[in-house]
Amino acid sequence: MKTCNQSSQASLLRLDSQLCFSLYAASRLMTRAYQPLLEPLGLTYPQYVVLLVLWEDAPCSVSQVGQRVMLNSNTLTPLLKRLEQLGYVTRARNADDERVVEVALTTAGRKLRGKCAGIPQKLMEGVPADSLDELLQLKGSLDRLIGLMVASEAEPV
Amino acid sequence: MKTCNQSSQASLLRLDSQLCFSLYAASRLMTRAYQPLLEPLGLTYPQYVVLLVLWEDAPCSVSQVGQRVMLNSNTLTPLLKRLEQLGYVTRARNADDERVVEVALTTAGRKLRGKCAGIPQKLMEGVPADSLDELLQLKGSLDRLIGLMVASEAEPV
DNA sequence: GATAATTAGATCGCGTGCGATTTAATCGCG
DNA sequence: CGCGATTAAATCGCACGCGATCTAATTATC
Repeated sequence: MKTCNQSSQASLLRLDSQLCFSLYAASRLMTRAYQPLLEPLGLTYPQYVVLLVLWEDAPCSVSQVGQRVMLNSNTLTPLLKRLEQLGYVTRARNADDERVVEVALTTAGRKLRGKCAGIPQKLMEGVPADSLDELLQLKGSLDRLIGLMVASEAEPV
Repeated sequence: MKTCNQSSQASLLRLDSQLCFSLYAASRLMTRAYQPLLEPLGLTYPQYVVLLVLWEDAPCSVSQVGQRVMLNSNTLTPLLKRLEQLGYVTRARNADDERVVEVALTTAGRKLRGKCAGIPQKLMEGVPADSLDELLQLKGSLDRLIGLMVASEAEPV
């Protein structure tokens, strides 16, 4: 029988060899990078992501937001309540189907979009010009990986 | 009523155009993918990452672990206490410098390494063979991006 | 050797993520 | 029409992340 020898298994357990750790670390560093830009607006990164969705398409049910950002109501309900408290969104039951909560933007919420317009560029300021191509390719690879993971979640192992 | 201004169509604020969201989503999906493999061992992904470090190099101070996984004591102290409660590690003040807490593996903690040896391969089971190259390249790009972000954190903007 | 500055962890508070369960509204089927 | 199944959010509990602060130990300076 073919057995993986211990050293090859061991090497795969090295932190530095793990794609997953790179993903985990990069995601946290990214959130930190957003912070100085979002803090003046009173926003966290997940809140900002939800607003990105709403700026594209509001009003919008909680589950529609959830599909877009891949979060469930157990995360979204408190997050949306905070956005409501901040005065950026409203939450109201749909009259036709009382199970559904429609999330809409307030005037302040729509105005916020303008204040955020410069954020993507500001984040890219520190990136050398010759890295931009690589970042685009990186996003492509990430999206394909996301596709794989979403698919394997849907199917039972 | 569509009220799209001229810039909104191609805006960098579109969710689908954002590398950062891909990063955020991929990281969460990855954590979920680990779950069925780690849950039987009573571990979360961050705990597993800390163990990866300790399997390479233990005993080890809290701050050494922190440097490796890029986490501070406010996250690590409770996490390590949970690993201690699970019986996988011990925590003890260093006799030479009482400020330092040395984290060491227990016998159970060392044994756990064997049980985790197959995890990297199992995660890759769902990945088509022709995607493996891309994933390696993805890790390279992520690590370069991490390098950029760590550097821009160190320096003032 | 006393004391100020530094350092390592611990603690606190808040906002996610998410598995699990609950509640309420709607749907489906006889 | 009635009633069980389904669905949408909300709620609960726990484990991160992390900014901010605190405590205790060590080092540096005089």
